[in-house]
Amino acid sequence: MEDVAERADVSRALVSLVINGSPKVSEQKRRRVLEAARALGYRPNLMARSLAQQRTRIIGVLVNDLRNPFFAEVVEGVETAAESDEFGIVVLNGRRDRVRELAAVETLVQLQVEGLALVGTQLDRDDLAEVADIVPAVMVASDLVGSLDHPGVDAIVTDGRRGAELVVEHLTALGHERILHIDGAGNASAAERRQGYLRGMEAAGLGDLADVRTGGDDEAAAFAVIDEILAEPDAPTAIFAFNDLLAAGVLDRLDDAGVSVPADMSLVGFDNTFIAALHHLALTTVNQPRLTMGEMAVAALLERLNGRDEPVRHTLDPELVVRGTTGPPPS
Amino acid sequence: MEDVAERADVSRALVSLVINGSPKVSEQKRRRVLEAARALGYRPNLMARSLAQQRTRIIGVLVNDLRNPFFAEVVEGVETAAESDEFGIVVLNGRRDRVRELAAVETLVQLQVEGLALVGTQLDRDDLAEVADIVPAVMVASDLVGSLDHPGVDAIVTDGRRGAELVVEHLTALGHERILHIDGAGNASAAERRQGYLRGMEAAGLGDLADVRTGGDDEAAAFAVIDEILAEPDAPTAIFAFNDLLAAGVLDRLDDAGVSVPADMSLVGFDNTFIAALHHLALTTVNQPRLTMGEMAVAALLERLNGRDEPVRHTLDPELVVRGTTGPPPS
DNA sequence: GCCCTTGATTAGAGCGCTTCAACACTTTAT
DNA sequence: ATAAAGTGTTGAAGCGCTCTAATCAAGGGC
Repeated sequence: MEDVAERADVSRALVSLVINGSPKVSEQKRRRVLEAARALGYRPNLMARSLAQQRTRIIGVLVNDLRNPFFAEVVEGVETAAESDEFGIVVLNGRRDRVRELAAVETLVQLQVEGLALVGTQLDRDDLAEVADIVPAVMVASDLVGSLDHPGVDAIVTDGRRGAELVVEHLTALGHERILHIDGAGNASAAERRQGYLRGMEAAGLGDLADVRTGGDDEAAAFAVIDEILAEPDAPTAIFAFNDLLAAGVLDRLDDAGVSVPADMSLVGFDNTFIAALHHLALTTVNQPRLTMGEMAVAALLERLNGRDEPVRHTLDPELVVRGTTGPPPS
Repeated sequence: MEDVAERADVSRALVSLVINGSPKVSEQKRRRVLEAARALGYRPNLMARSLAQQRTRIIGVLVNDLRNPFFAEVVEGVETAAESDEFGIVVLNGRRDRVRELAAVETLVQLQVEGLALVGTQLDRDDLAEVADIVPAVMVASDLVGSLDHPGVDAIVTDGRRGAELVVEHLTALGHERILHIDGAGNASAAERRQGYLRGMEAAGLGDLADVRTGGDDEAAAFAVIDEILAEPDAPTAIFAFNDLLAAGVLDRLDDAGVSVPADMSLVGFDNTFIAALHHLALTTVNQPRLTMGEMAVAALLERLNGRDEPVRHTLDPELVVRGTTGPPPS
């Protein structure tokens, strides 16, 4: 910067003003500075700038699992919104490991991010409380019931309970009664969907038949469960899987076992990721407005930065997407 | 930091030493400092540290498209390797837009990243030359023939030519002759795979039947092409798609048209992403060692930082993964 | 001709950290 | 005893930038 100033024969301060597009610089000098900068290949040092400015204009994004297309799309939403507000984002991948998530948060905090978007986080209440004391945070797409105990945490979620209810309603309308739920194990959204499932079953007068098995959030998690189920008498006629990935695993295993979908067994996922839309899966599932969620997360963060200090929770509406994996139960 | 120093009754310099784990600090003071730091909730400011140290220990990662699981896994490889070398990574998403990629590179450079991993980049030769003048860069999973014109760019690629040849060999061995290739349009790996396909066809004495159509790198890109093909006389008996995503689109469209795979038409993808492995697709494809590629990228970057200055190119071996979408041609 | 305003420019302090040279104090060798 | 060699600690400069307050030049109004 010094060099640029010298070459343009102005002060360092003026260079700074030009770089930052200040209106109070004469056209003449602006040109001179710009030219000198180009000639010298000058690039401002973001670190130094942030230090001096005492702000980074960076939003930290912690993602549960980048390989899950659902999260990847939420991140795109975050990115889009951040971009239009002139914020940058730094994405860190928790890879489904709470400890790694904790480390990532620490990194982001040290990076002085101005806000933290926790996408599908596995952090528990205490972790969150600690985080929220340091920097405004918003949980996206994961629901820790009572997360709002802490006034520093916002939440953007799709109503998983309602989503699960929609699924049960759809299946019962088709005539299913033995509907089984393979849940998301420790995943942060699991509890809610499980709850919705149970409520839906109750509402349909099927409370006795409710059956929840522990699953997970990827394909592999499905295998053992399916083997188990198929070996039992009174196998279900429909399965509601925690998410699309898990559902894909279920589908694979059913296939292996010669169970045809939906003739012998109906199957529903959750998230409406692109794999659900592949015709060959044609998975009935529940849509979450991913991009919107990402965008709302940024909006919530920015409101925080502008002074709001009561926590906020936005609950978006899920939407049932009926495709080819659901049909009437076998007679 | 000042506060910590005061509370521990030492100098700021000593606090710095403790934080950085210097061995030349007495156990007693170390303890005092650590305690004071904890009590005050002190967290070092990464920006300030980087500024002072004149290095960031950050590797910038620019990804062509985060939604493509293939790239996401390469990024995981990068992350793993970076982590074990005590580097952090910052991931930016190009979203398949060259201009956005350029902007992202600029951001990363200003962030003072010490190296740049360009995963599936769309940047052209000139762009790369410019980038490489500023910071060591390595291209991963995209192949700009002649990228090594510039001594600042390394490359980690899977041999796409060979991969494509493997595909053709597999298909001809099954008895196919009219094998069509839907390419990756402007995608950086497209040219190589196309070339391999053509060579494979030649080698099989099928040069005359070679037929390349312009596709793209996602599902949607396949639709128009398939419609076109099916309307023609002498439709091919096998299709080799640029990548798995595209192949999934092909599969969808063939399905719509009532063409059964592999009975009426064989189909091969590329990348071996997890969607290819889904039993319901069971896509025959070509594996690329994604994690390894990511790791090698970091290794290449670190070598640069340690002084190597001739460019390096690592070409990994592709591997044909035969699943259920290929079989003998209809008789 | 003087004072005031307005607009453009700059000097310099400061952001939070690292690091080098210097310093005090021990310990060991002579 | 004295010099030499370590240990542990600190003061202060400096990293590349921003930003406030001060300075300077040029009109405008009276």
